[in-house]
Amino acid sequence: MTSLSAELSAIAAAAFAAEGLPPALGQVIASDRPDLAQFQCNGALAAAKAAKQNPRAIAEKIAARLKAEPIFEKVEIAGPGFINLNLTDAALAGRLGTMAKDERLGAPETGSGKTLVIDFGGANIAKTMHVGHLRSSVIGDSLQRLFRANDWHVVSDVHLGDWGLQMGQLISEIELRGIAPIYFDAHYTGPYPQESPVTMQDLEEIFPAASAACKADPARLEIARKATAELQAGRPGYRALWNHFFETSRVGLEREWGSLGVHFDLWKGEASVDPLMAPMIEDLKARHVAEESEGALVIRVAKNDDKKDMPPLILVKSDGAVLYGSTDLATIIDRVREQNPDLILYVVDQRQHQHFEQVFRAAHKANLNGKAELEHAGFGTMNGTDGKPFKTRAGGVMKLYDLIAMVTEEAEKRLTEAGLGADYSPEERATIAKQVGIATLKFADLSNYRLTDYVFDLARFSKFEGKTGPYLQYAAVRMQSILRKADPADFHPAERRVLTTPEERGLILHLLGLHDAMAAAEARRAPNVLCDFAFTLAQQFSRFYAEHHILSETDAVLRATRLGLCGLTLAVLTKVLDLLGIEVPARM
RNA sequence: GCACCCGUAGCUCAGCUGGAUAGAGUGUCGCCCUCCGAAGGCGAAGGUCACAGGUUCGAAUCCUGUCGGGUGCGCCA
Repeated sequence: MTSLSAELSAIAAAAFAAEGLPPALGQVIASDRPDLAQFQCNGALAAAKAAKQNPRAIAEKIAARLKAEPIFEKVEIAGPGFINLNLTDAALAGRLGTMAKDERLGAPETGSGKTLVIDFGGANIAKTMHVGHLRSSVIGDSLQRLFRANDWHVVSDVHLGDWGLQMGQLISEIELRGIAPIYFDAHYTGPYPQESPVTMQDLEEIFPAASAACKADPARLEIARKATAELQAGRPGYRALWNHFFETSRVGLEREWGSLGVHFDLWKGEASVDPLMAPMIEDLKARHVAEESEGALVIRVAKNDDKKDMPPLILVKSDGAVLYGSTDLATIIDRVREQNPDLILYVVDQRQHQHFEQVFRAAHKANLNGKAELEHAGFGTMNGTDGKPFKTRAGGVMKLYDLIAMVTEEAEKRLTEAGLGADYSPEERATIAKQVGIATLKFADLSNYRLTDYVFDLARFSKFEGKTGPYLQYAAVRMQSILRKADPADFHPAERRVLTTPEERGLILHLLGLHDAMAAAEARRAPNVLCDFAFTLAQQFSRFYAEHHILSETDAVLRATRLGLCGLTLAVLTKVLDLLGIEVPARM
């Protein structure tokens, strides 16, 4: 199914071609001035520039051809040479009917036959998820939903941080505290206990302590480094301990992401490519891609035309341990082997941009990436109201769990204030509060452009009015309510009327833009495009809703047609909210 | 020091492959519930798009410089 803008562009392209001009100039877009027109084509201006002619003269010729097309109700030239276009209401109704019949609602098929591996989540073993993990989780999840909707075959991977120095810090701390001596007895050969010697609560306390100790004391750091190298070299007791860390953490992480409605296809991590590491290093050495430098094994990735310093990727440290650049590289091999993707997308903090630049260059140099394009879709930092990375009043980082609890509580409070939900069961109230709270959180995050830093403001997450997640849910809930109350006979009318009021037209035009919004969001890897689309859609609907009473309309054909519009709007809004990871409650 | 990102309404943010009168939410001030859910709708006020040059018929958008903020720069992730 082609989108409306594509259909109009094709018509305009033919007109340009007929005048001997490049068809690409015929691009038609939604108008910047909705008060003047529905669509516009700026091609005459560009053509005039190239041909050094008067833009209005070219526009006149194009407009004359477009006027012959029955789809247009109005073709006008304005300003220096804009071609303004309006469609007939009947044409709009026809396109809307086609869209309503399409199961995919006219969504793009940009990914047909293509595979995407998307890497997001950003969590580490043994650490609690805090507000800093919100962005990667929420943006990454939205992108995986969007690409899937656009017909990509998508494989998401949480890619846990589970193989670096932090593991050595943890292991050595446990040894120093004497918590589970059996894992450190070099003479013991196993088997090791099934039960983990530490709980998630233990890990949450032990890791920060170990990390701080290493920061303060170089000797302590050395012990952690040694433990890391030994773990990677395969010391059985350390591996056994590592397994406990992994399993213990995984339970907590799954619960946390589960409450956000975020799911991963793969729960791999840095450690999972350990078996690939030695062969990869041998291969890179043999092919002279990697070389010795200052006691380490590195891949040089600097190019002559680099404006900035591009340090080499360190594959193996002088102490024998590998770094996350090495595991990232091995992970590319694993993904190419397992999925053979067309694109690997890394949704990771923008501050790691240079790291990915190094990894990508190394992968290309070593020819490890198959047919896959490698792309870092970075995101900005979440700052506190003081402009610095967010901290709680106590100075710590707010846990994700606490944030979710807070917004849920706010939503529950709102439910009571509004005098709604008094007759709802406690279970339903809890479900609604959770859905509304999560919607607030996700929408507030996703509506900012991915790359810009933004201020984490608790007050903002307690707002349920204006451009927020709950506003969108509320609009959907009202649509559901109307559809529930409607006469079943109205769902299958014998005929439909062409809708002609400004509110109806505005809503219809916006609905027909779904395809373009999804395509643009994919192209820019930017969920905020979907947020804008959903918000404007809800606004258009609310205007329509305030102006036209649907159920009390006495003209049966008009009533049924409007009901159909309401139903399609609900379908589109629900779909876009789903792409954002936001659920619509039955009532709220 | 070098490199990258950013400076848009009181506040929080969109818009950035150049295009007509720079948008939204919030806050402030009005109006609208005998009718489908007011977590709503309508309206008003509010901007030298950091600053200075340049390219162009046309610049918030592209280029250069200045100022201000953030980030990154071989053995952490």
